[in-house]
Amino acid sequence: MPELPEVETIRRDLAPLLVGRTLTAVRIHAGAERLAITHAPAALARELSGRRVDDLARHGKYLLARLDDGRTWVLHLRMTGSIVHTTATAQAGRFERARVDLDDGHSLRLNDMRKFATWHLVADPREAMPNTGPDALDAEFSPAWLAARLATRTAPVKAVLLDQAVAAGVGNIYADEACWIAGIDPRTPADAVGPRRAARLHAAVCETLEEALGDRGSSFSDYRDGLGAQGLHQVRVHVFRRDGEPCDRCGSPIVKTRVAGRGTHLCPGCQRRPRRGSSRSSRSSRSSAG
DNA sequence: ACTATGCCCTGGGTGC
DNA sequence: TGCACCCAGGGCATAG
Repeated sequence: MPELPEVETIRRDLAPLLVGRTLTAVRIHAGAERLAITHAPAALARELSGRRVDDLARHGKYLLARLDDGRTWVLHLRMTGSIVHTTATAQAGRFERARVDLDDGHSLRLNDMRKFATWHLVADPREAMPNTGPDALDAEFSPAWLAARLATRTAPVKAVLLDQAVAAGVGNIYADEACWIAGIDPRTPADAVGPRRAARLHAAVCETLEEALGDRGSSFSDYRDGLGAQGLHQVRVHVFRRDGEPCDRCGSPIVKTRVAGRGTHLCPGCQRRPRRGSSRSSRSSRSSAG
C-alpha cells in the first residue's frame, strides 16, 4: 500500500528521470479502462501524448505531474499500484495496466494487480483531490491543527488519522504505527484524546513517516519504488502485521482487531485508552522508551 | 454536520 | 487436488 513515504520515494526516484521528458506514446491497456477518470481512456492517452513534464510533485498519496500546457496529470496508486521506470523494450509484467513511453528510449509502466489506481488530467490539481487537507509532512499539519480536528470528532482516533482531510498521506500502516509510538489506543474516541496527547500523536505521525521515508518505504506486498525495488521499512515496524509477536516496548503480544473498517494492530499492554472527558487527568507518566 | 457500511478488484491463504 | 470462501484496503457513494 503506497502511503506518503512510499509515494514520496517514487517521486524522488522518478523526478530526475521524468522532468524535462516528453511523453511520446501513452497506452492504457484493455481491461484497465477505469484508470482514466477525467477522460475516456483513448482521449486521456491522446491528451497526454506529446506533453512535456515540467515538474513532479506530491500531495498526500497523489503524484502531481505538471505538464507544459499548464495542466496537471494526477496519479494515485491506491493499494497495489506501482510506477516503474524502465526501458521501452522491457517486457510487460503480468499486471501492467498502462505504459508511457518517453522521448529518451525509456518507459514508465503502471503495474496494478487490483486495478484501483486512478489518473486525472486537470487544470487545477485540487479538482482531482477533493476532501484532501494539508500534507502530513507540511508545517500546516501542526499539533494545534491535529488537536482541533480531533476535538470535534467522536469516531476512533485512528479513523481521524486516516481522514485525508486531516493528514493527507497517512494510511493504515502509519496510522497504526503512530498510535503505538504515541502510546494511544487507536480505538480511543478522538474527542477524548486532548491537546497533550494530540501533540504526542502529531510527533508520532511525523516520526513514523520520516523514518519510513528514510527506509524508502515499506513493502508488505506490492509496493515498489520508481526503479522496481522493494522498500526496507517493513522489518522495522512496531505493530503493523506483527500480531502475536511481543511488543518492542513492554513485551505484551500485539493483537489485531478491526477499527474504522480496517485491520488494526496494537499493543494492549502499553497503548492507553482514556475515557472520554478524562483527557486532563494526569495518571502515571509512561516510560519514555522509543 | 457526523459516522458506518458497501463497493470496486484480484490474488493469496485457508478449510473442507 | 479442487473449490468455495474470506481477507487485504483508499477513496468514494450512500444510508442512517
